[in-house]
Amino acid sequence: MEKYKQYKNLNSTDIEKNIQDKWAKEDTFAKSLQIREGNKPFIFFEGPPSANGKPGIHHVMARTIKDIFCRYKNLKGYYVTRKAGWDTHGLPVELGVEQALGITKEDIGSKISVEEYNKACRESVMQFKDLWDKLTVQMGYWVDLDSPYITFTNKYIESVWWLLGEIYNKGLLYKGYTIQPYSPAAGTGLSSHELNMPGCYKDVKDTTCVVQFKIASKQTTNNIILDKLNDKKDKTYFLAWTTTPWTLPSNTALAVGDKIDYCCVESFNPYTGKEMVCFVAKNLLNAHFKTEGENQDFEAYKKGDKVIPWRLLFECKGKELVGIDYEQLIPWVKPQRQEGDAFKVISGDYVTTQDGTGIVHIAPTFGADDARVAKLANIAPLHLVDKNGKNQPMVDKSGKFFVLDDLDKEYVDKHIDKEQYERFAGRFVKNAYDDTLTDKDNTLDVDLCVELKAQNKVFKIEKHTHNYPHCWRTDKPVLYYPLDSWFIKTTAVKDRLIELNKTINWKPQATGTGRFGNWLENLVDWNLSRSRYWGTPLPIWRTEDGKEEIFINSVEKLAKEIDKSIAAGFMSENPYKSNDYESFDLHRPYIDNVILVSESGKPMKRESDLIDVWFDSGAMPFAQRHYPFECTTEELKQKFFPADFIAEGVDQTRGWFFTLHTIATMVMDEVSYKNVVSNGLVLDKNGNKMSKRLGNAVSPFEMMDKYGADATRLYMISNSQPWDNLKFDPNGIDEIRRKFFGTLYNTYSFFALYANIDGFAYKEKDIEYSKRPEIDRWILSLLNTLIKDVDSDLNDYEPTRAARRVMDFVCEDLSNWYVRLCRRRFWKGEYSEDKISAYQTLYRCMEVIAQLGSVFAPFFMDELYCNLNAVSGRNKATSVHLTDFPTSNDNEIDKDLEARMDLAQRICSLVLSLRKRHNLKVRQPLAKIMIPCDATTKERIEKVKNLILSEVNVKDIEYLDLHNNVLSKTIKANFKTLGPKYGKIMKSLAAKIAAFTQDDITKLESEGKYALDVEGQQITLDLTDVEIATKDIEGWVVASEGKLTVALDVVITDDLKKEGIARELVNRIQNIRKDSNFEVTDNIVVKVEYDRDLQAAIEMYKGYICGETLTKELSLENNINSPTTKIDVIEGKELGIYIETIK
RNA sequence: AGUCUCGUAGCUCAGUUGGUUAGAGCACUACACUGAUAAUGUAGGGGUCGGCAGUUCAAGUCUGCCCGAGACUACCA
Repeated sequence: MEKYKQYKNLNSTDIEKNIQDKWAKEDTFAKSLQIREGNKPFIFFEGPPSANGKPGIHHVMARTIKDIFCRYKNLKGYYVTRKAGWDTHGLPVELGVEQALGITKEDIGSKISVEEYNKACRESVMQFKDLWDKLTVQMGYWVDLDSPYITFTNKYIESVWWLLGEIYNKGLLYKGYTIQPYSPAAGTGLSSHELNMPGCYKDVKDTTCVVQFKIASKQTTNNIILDKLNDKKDKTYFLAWTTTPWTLPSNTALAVGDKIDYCCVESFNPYTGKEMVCFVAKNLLNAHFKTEGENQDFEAYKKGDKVIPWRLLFECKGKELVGIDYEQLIPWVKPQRQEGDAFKVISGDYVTTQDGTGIVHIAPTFGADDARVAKLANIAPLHLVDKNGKNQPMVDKSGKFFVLDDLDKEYVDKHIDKEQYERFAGRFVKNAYDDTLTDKDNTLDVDLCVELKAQNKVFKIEKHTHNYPHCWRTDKPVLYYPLDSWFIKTTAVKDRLIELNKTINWKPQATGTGRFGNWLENLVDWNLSRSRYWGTPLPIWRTEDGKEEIFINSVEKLAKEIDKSIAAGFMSENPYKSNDYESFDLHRPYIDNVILVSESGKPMKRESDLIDVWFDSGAMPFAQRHYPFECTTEELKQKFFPADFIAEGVDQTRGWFFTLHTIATMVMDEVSYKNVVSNGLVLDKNGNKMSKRLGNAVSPFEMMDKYGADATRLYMISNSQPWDNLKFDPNGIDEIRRKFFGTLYNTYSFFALYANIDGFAYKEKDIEYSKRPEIDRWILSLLNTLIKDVDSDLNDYEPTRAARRVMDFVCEDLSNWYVRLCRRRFWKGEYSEDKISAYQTLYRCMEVIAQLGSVFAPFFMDELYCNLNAVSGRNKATSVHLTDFPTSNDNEIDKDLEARMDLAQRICSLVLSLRKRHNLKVRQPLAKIMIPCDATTKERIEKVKNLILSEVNVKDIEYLDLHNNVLSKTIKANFKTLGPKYGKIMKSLAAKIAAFTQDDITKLESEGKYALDVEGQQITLDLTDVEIATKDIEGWVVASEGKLTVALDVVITDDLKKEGIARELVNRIQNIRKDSNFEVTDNIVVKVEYDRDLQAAIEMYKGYICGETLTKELSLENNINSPTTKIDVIEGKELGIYIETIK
């Protein structure tokens, strides 16, 4: 017979290496797919990592989650394809290359050609692919690495173009002018990613001011508020606060909150002392007007007085102020009326009264929110017209007010007050942009404020510290600046996005409704444009005047259009005509060489933008199959879309999760994924973010080399819910290794040792369930419950709960109770039915554990399974990963049995604590224990009596009737039943019950009810209203827990003492056998130094002693010549002993 | 700054519809046990359940505010 594999010690990394080799040799992953081919697919999308960064420990986390559910569904019979993918475009790649080559973006096109630059990017994207592959193999992540999708391939790009084309065709792609972060010092726009680089947001101290916007004498609409002001109208102002006074010349509106309360206050300007009336939010009134000035004497006020008198004229809602016209604050430039109205109060949904005045100055050219609310209210931005006839904000791209020479002459004459404007033209809006200026020089902000002060237009000037973003490259402040960009009109499908999101099962739910849901509620259009080089080019060609354009959604169409262009004489050759996708390149600069011809025969050039890399990754459900070019819609929907399951870090909520959802909604009107698990971050053990800079980043390879992949995986899953942040502590992995894998390994080793001796190979028919002993049926009952629970947890995407269940079962139930209590059954006696039952039961438990655990710890569990199966040959599958998920057998679940065993465990625990307290070794047998209980409990205990007796080494159990008068009892109110009935008097009622005498308790018990009076209320208690427990038995040593009480007979009779000595002797002989490295089956001869007590014990228990220790000859001698060692079986005596094996 | 998540023993985490001694593991201390031994058992110390209010007969659990950590989103003037 083949033997169960036995180990010298547990070496996880060796086991894992062997299993890796086995999987590679037998192609187990592919096989696991083959056996499910044709079955219902379980569709999974792999979020593509960038291979130009090294994998970190958090990738092990995310991939473990993915692996668990894919393996689970595979075991459940689904066909689970898992195509790997690589994200290869975008900023991280470009930045990496720039760093490696020592260049900046400005050098592209001069120091290095776009062609060379992109070549360098292409080469660098797979820089760490080997490391990623190594991680994948070592951690046991099953994903198809042989045919991954790669975002830079022409086929992938073609699919992306096609998808974008669908959006374009629906009219949801447009070119717009929006406010974006822009670094004048670097001359480039910045992505949100760049803005979020560490250290970009810095506290800066800026000059801020509260400005007075005067109500216009001529109003375009009627307004009740104006009537209320009547003769004070010409000295009434709106107060608005700004941290960027340089944007004030570009002001074209003021925003108020509709529902915010505003005050109209009469007072004086603190600088000029002139009388004024102004509007300010009620909440902020006292920030601007001191309480002690309220209703002070106006006549007595002199300019410069510390306390400025003021009085409240009336209050109103923001909504009532909307529509009022005001005078332009700094009338240098007149807005172009055709772009909309200007200088009106509008409503702004984002206005708050946290600081400032509750009235917000709006400069649509320099604020994203400003631009949005202005557009909604049809308010014109303040534009200049440059020499090329293009609209420009007042600030040019180098960060200074436009100089007149750069502007259109006609426009200047018509719209600009040259005399006023010229004094400031050419001034940089931040000193940092001008190399000739320092912090000490006056800023434009300060000069503007000073001028406004002189004009009675400023109410307050102060320095204010706030958080402001800086360009990570130049370290200079960023400007929010209007730029041309292409947008996807996601706002047009907002409602549908929200609706479809409600059908997605988010784990945790809060991420879906909260973070993601809120994000959708506040959706803005998706800015697709990136002024970059390495990425998917935007496939739109336009004539110079922008009046004609074409969208290219396939290579075929591109080639056709180029042919037309050749005919028109704009191009000479067609590089995209081949069917060989390897023969051309859709990237820049090649694609930029393509000039197409418009309907009217004009040349069209490509819009120079690239598209956001997030569109690339969100397009993967389609692009990974080169849909629709190599995959039909029918095939896609049958096999590849939408995903049943995806999982990534929670940081992807607004990244990949969003782009997947949006693209699928816009193109397919369907969700992209049905279930999504978003896991939290992996922090270091102190809860700090891991970073290379701090040196606290953990290498996944180091962890797996040291502790093994299984332990690492199981640690990460079991330690905390995946969506909570994980404080990663290597000691935790070690704990899992010792506690769980060590215990399971011990259990297996124990089994293997005896099964090999007995030749158990699971060849016998299963012993009938009903014929198995109580303890076997107990562990089988738990096992079946475990299967059921783990199945339902995994089905609910609750990996942590499932993993903890498996671990608890192995450590507590299987090892610490079943095996410990059953040890004797395995090594004692003949190969009987009871023994076979024990082997079969333990075997089955381990087999099922291997299957359930295989999703978490794929290596160890496969080893375990194969070791078992190699001998039994019970299963055809050559790997646990090729088996079917176990099914639970409800007939084997016995809740009453589980309750009985629980009772047994508690009784044992109590007896052991009594032994401890009275210093009675477990090896010393005792006569009996006594348990007060009712008839049902007695019946239950009877069934597990033998287990208890042998576990605690006691001869008998006696039961004590509950009405016995040697018992003393305690009573406690049952709050759960009484609470709802007697709410208010609960406290005194509980106190009265607690004060019951033994007689009271007896009365209640015998009559079944008890009447009493609490605070004048008549109450009748019945037995369910109280909890009665036995606490003491007179004359016995007693321990109790909850309702259970156990008494122990501590009298050691002569016979018991002899037996105790016999057991001590057996124990010593066993120890010596082991220390001498005898085989378990060796027979021995034993000689012990004579002692009277020992002789008495041996006389009585010779058979027992010899039987236990395989002793063939046992003798007592006066003198042992060369004793093996000395033993102390009789207290206070050291006796020599000699043992040898019989050959 | 906003939104969301989290805060329970030295550490990592459980804690059911609110119900009365708040649990487990690790770590620590002591004592046992030892044909599973890189284990195991028993006992012990260790908690104002982040803070303050509120609802309730009853709050770790529900509500509000505050504090701390983290993520995301942000020049909210």
